[in-house]
Amino acid sequence: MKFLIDKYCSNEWKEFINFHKETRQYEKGSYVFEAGEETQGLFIIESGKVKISYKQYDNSSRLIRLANDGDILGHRGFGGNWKYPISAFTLEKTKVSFISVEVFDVVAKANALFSYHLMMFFAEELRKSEAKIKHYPVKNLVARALLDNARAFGFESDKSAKLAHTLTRKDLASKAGTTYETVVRSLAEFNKTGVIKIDGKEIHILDMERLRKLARPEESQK
Amino acid sequence: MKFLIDKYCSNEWKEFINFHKETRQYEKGSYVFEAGEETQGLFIIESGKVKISYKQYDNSSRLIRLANDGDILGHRGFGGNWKYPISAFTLEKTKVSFISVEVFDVVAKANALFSYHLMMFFAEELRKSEAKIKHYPVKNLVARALLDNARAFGFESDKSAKLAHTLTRKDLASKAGTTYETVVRSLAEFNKTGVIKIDGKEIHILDMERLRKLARPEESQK
DNA sequence: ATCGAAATCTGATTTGTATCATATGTATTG
DNA sequence: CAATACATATGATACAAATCAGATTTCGAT
Repeated sequence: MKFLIDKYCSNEWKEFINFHKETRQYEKGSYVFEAGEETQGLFIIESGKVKISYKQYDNSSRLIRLANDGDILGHRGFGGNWKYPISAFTLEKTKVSFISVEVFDVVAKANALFSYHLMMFFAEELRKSEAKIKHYPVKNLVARALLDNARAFGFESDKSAKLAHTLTRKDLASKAGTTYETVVRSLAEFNKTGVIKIDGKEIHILDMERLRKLARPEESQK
Repeated sequence: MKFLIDKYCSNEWKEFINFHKETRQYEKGSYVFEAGEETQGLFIIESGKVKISYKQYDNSSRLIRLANDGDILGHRGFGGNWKYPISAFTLEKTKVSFISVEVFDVVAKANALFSYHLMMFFAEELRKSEAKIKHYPVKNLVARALLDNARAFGFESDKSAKLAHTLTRKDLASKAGTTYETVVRSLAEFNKTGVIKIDGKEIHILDMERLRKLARPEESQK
């Protein structure tokens, strides 16, 4: 989403944004914002790792997204009653640029092309979100959670198969919408079949191809 | 979404839209568009009833929305690869106004405020969509499907408790994300407890209050 | 009216996953 | 470096819902 500003706003407006944005720091394990809070604005991650989760009716929480450098937080608080529907929680020390709703509003209303592409961005997010409705077998969902973990945070080094930041089993469960026991069992199986290697709490992804297949049940039809 | 055009486009642009829109008719039981087709544009329902469903990996389909007079179809095809991710199928003879992507595009890019509010509209849809992630007990989901049925299509008359158009058990199942056997069983229970009355294939909603409670598990916590 | 197909209903069985129980390993803190 | 809190692991059990199987009703077509 940041690229939309770069691409579709004039230089004057970019300066306007730069002038009004402010930098904030968060320690590991703190909230950037919490579900229910009034929407203050957008956060662009300069550096760090954040998990975004949804508080459910029974107070359990569901992890819906992982974000790191360059990603945007808070846009889901736009519209409606202008409250964040989700919480953003830092997994590491994190630095963000903050753009207030007011600033954003002025920019969006003044830049038709920007608004237009922003609209397309949300339309696309909506499509993606809708694609998640189906209840897949949990094993597939766990595989997908692992993949998302890898995609969002990458590996320790280019050559390494070890995740740069391994989510806890609990977080993986929250992402997959299941219990941590089930995650542990699924991981144990992936481990046994050589798809991953469990190394204490850390996880190495040995066979990305097979993991991808596990995450896409269309292809794993018997 | 139609109201956004009315509200945020100038009169000249409204005329532009009216000039370029075209009217189409569909018989009961036909597709307005099918998942995978290239996005042609938007459809505004003038009269009729439509179900919108998502084709799943296993070729089963999941009903995500019901639409009738005044509702908009096809906006989910915007962005990304410009294909409709979903299918729209008429439950009755239906008349629509069609606005092509090209026309829409010109209008959106020329009307900053329109784009802006459209963006907000999508942002809101995204929020709503995300709220659906949780796996509720199916009985709750069936109740919700019934409610949606009532909300979308209303009752036969103001005084009547009989739904103007009762979805088939299969469609209710598709909406609730379960099997039709389970829907039948849930309905049988609602029938026995006096929440609804089953009248052949038709359904009467006798106790709206209790049905609402059944649909909101937050409140039915034991 | 009669036929046949499709939709609805009900019961029996299976299955995947949550839940419960408990153990081991691994960080954190005084 | 204990002490203890927390994450991970694994087995046993319970349960909700899918699947399978078959009966009955509804409704359009002839």
